[in-house]
Amino acid sequence: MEPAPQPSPATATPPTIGVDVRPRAQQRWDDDGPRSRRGAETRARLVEAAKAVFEEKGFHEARISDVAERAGLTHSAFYHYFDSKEDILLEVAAVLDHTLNAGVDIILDPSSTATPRERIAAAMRIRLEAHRKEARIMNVIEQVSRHNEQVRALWTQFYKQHVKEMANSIEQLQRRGLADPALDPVMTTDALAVMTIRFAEQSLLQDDAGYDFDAAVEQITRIYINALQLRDPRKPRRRRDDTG
Amino acid sequence: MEPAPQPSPATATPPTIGVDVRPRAQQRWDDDGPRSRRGAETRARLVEAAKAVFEEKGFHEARISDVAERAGLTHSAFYHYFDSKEDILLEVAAVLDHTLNAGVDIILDPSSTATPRERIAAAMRIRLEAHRKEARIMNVIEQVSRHNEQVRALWTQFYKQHVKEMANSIEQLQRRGLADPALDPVMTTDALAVMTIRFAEQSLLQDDAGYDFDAAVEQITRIYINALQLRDPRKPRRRRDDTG
Amino acid sequence: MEPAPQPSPATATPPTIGVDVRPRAQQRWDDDGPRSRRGAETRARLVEAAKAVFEEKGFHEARISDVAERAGLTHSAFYHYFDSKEDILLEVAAVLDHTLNAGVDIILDPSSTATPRERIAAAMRIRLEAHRKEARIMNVIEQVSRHNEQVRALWTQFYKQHVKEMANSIEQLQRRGLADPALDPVMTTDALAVMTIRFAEQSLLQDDAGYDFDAAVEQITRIYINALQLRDPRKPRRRRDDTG
Amino acid sequence: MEPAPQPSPATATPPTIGVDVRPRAQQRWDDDGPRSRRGAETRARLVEAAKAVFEEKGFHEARISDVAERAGLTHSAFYHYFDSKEDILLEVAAVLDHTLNAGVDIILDPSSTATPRERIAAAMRIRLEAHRKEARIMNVIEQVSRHNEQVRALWTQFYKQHVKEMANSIEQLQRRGLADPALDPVMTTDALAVMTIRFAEQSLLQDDAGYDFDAAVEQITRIYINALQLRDPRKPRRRRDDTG
DNA sequence: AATGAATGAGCTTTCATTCAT
DNA sequence: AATGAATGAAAGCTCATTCAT
Repeated sequence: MEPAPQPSPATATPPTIGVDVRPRAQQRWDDDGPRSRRGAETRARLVEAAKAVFEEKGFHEARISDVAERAGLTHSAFYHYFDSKEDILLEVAAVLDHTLNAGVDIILDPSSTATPRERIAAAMRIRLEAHRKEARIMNVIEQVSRHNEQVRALWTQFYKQHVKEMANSIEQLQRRGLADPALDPVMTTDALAVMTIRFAEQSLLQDDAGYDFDAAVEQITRIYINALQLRDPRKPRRRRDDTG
Repeated sequence: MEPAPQPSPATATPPTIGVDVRPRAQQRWDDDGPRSRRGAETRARLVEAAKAVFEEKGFHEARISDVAERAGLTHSAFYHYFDSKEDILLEVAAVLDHTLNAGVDIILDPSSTATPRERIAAAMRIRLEAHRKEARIMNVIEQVSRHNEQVRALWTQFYKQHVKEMANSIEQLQRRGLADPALDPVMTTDALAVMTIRFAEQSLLQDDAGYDFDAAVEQITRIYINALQLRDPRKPRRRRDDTG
Repeated sequence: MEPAPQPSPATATPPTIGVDVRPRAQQRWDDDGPRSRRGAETRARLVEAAKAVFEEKGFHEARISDVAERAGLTHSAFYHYFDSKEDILLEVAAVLDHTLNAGVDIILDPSSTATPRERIAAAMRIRLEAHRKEARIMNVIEQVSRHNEQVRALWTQFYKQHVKEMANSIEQLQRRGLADPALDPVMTTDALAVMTIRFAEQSLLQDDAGYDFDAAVEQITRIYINALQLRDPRKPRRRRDDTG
Repeated sequence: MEPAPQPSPATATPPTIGVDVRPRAQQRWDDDGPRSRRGAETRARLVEAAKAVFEEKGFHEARISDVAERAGLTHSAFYHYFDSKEDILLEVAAVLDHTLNAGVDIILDPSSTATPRERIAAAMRIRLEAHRKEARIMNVIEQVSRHNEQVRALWTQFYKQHVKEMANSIEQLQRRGLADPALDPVMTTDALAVMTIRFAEQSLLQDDAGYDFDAAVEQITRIYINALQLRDPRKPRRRRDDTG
C-alpha cells in the first residue's frame, strides 16, 4: 500500500467550485488538513477509496472502516482527515463536479463552425460517456443529497448549472428559428437533461449490460434533436428525412 | 383457523402482479397474516405508516420503531406482521405497483377514437400526476432495489412492464408511418420513460416547488410528441412545421 | 390434531413420586388444572409435545411456541396449563421417573432363583434399553437440574434412589462373600451407575450409531461383574444359596 | 503492525491441539487478534472471565456483558476480541484441552518400572483431579457441543483421543495376558472413561460435597483394575479362571 | 501521522407473558 | 378452552467516534 504516488491534484487542491459549500470541509482544510506531503497523499488515497467504496456499497452500507482499509489505513486514522462519512463524500462530490461539466462547453462554443446538430451529437456523446462512467457515484451523491443539506447544495448547483447552460443554448436556437419555439427552454432542458443523465445511469452502466453504447448515443441524440425540432441553419429548408 | 377473513382491500390484498416476488411476504400472508379484523386493520396501519416514514426519512434512516410508533404500536408489535423493514417495504411497493400502472392503458386502448396525440397527452398527465404523488416513495424503493434482490425484482418488473407496453405502442405508430422510423422502440421508450418518471420525481414534487404542473404536462407531452415525430393519422399528409 | 385419544394416565395423575417437589406445578394441579376431559387431553398432549421438543432442541433452544404448536395449540394456550417451560419440564421429568425405575426390581427380587450374574445381566439390559430410549430427555433434565432447584430435587431423588437400591444389593453380595469386600458399596454403585447411564446416553443413542446394542450389553455386564469381582454362589466355599 | 508479540501463555497461545478446529478463532488470531501487550492481556482476561461466568451460570444463561463486565470491560469491547459467545467458548475449550490431557501419558510411559496397577492408580488420580477441577466448564462445553458443530468437533476430538490411547493400553495388557481377554478394548475404555469422567463431574465437585477425594481415587482405581481383571506381571499365575 | 483499545449509543430481533375477546 | 393481539424486557451486535500512546 506504500505506492499511490501522485497526490491527485484534484483532491489536493481546495476544490474550485463556484459557491463554496464546505463549512466543515473547509475548516478541515484550514485547520486540520495534512501539513506534510505524506499527509496529502494519504488524504487523496482516502478520497479515492471512499469513492470506490460508495460506488460498491452505497453510502449507508459503506463503513468508515471499509474506506480506511481500502486506503490501507486503520479505522481511526480516517479521523485525521475527515470528520465523518458525509465530510468525505462532499470531497468526492466536489472532485466529480469538475469531471462532469467538462464537455458541455462544446455545444456553446461560438467559434465552432459545427452545425447545432453536430454540436449536440458531440455533447451528447461526451456527456453520456461521463455519466456512464460516473453514474454509480452520482447516484450515491444524489441519494445523500436528499438528507444532507451540504451535499444537496453541491448537487443542485451542479445540476442547475448544467441546465442553465443548456437552456441558454436552446434559447439561442429558438431565436434563430432553429428549434421548436413552443418549448420552454428551462423546462425542456431540465427534462432532456434528466433523460440523458438518468438513461445513462440506468441503462449504460458498464457492467450492467443494457444497450450498445454507440447505438445509445445515436438514439439519444436523435431523440434530443427530434424533441427540439432542430433545423440546421442557413440551409433554405431541410427536409426531415436526413435527420441522422 | 378461519380462512383468512377479508383483509382491508387497499393494503392487504395479496398484490396481483405478474410474477409473485414475495417469498417471505407470501408465507406471512398464508401463515402469519392477521387473522382477525383488528389484526388486518393494524397491519394496514403499519403499511401506511411505513410508507409515510420511508418518505420522510428514507429507508435507511427509518427505524422500525418509527413505523410502529406512527401506527400507534410498540416496536415489537411490528414483528407480528412483518419480518423486517425490507419485508414491509415490499408490501408498500406492491401496493404502489397498482396505483402507478393504472393510466397506461389509455394510450393503448384500441377502442378509443382519440388521436395518438390526444392519447399521449392523456397518458402523460396521468402518469405525471401519479409520479408527482408517489415520487418520494418510489425513490426509496429504487434506492433499496440496488441492494435488495426482492425489491429489485419488483421494481424491475414494474419498470420493464411499463417500457414494454410503450414500446409496443411506438412500434405500431411506426408501422402506420406516424412516428419517426429511425427510432429504436425499446431504447426510445426507455429514454422517454426515464425522462417522464425522473422529471416528475425531480421537478414536480408538490412541496418542492418546481414548475407549474399543467405547464409541465404540456411541455413534457410536446417533447414526447416531438421526439417521436408523431403525425396524426388519416390526414392526407402533415407537413412537419405545424407540429405544435 | 383432534385425535390424541387416551389421556396418558401417567400425566393425568398427579405423579406419585416420593417427595413432592412441585410447588407451582401442584398449585396448578389443584387450582388451575383442567377440569374437563378435553382439558386433560390437551394437557397430556402438551407434555408429550414438550418432551419431543426438548429432546430435539434442548431446553434452552426450545420455544414455548414450539411446544404449543406441536400440540396443535396456540402459543398462548400453553399458559392455560403451565406457568412456564420449567413447569412443564417438571411434569415431563416426573413421568419419566416411573419408566426408568421399572426394571431395577429384578435384581433385588428375592423370589428369583437366578444367580446374581444372571440378575445383573438382566438388569443391565433393561436399564441400558431404557436409557438408550430416554437418554435425550434425561440429558435435558440433567442440564436443567443444574440451574433449577425443583428439577434438581427431582433428578437427585431419582438418582439417589437408584444408587441406594443398588448399594444394598452390593452390600448383600459382599456379606455373602460374593463380591470384592474392599469396595465401598455406595461409591461403587455410584460409579457403576454413572458408567451405565452415561455410556448409554453417549454411545447407545439409537440414531447416533455407536456400538451394537447387544454387544454393548454384554460388555457392560462383564465390566460390571468384573468390577464387583462377582463370584457365583453354591460353589463349595460358600453355602448361602439364598441370594436375595 | 508488530509481529503479534508474546501473548500471555496460559490463555493466549494458539492451542496446539491435533486438528485445528478454529475457523473463525484462527482468523481472529491472524487478523484481528490483539496486537499490543495491553490487548493480549485484555483478551486473556476475557477468556478467564468467560470461563468463570460459564461455570457459574452455564452457557445459555451467561450474557456477553457478564463476561465483559467481569473482565472490567464494556459490552462492546468484547467484540474486539471475539465474534460471539461461541467463539470465546472455543478458546476456553482449547485451553482446557491441554490441561486435561496432561497426565494420561504416565499410563503408557514404557520407560517406567511401575506395575500396570501403579500406573493406573497414578493416572486415575491425575485424571480425577483434573476433572474435579474442571468438571463445571467441561459440562458447559459438552452441553454446547450438542448444538454447536465446532465445539462438538473439539470435544469429540478430545474424548476420542483419550479413549484411543487408553484402548491401546488395554490391548497391550491383554496381549501380555494381564487383562481380561474377553473385554473389547474400545468399548471398555469408553465405558470406563465415561465412568471416570462423569463420576468426577458428578460426585467430586469441590463445593458440591460428595465423597472424600482420596477414598474416591482409591475406589475408582480398584473398580477400574477389577474391571480389567488386571494381574500384575511376572507373578507366576493367578488362579482365578472363572473370570467370564 | 498513525494505531489499537475502548466506549456508548442505538438498532434489530426474539420471547415469555398478559389481555381482551 | 382457546385465540390473536400486544407488550416489555432483554439480548446480540454494529459502528462511529474518542483516547492514550
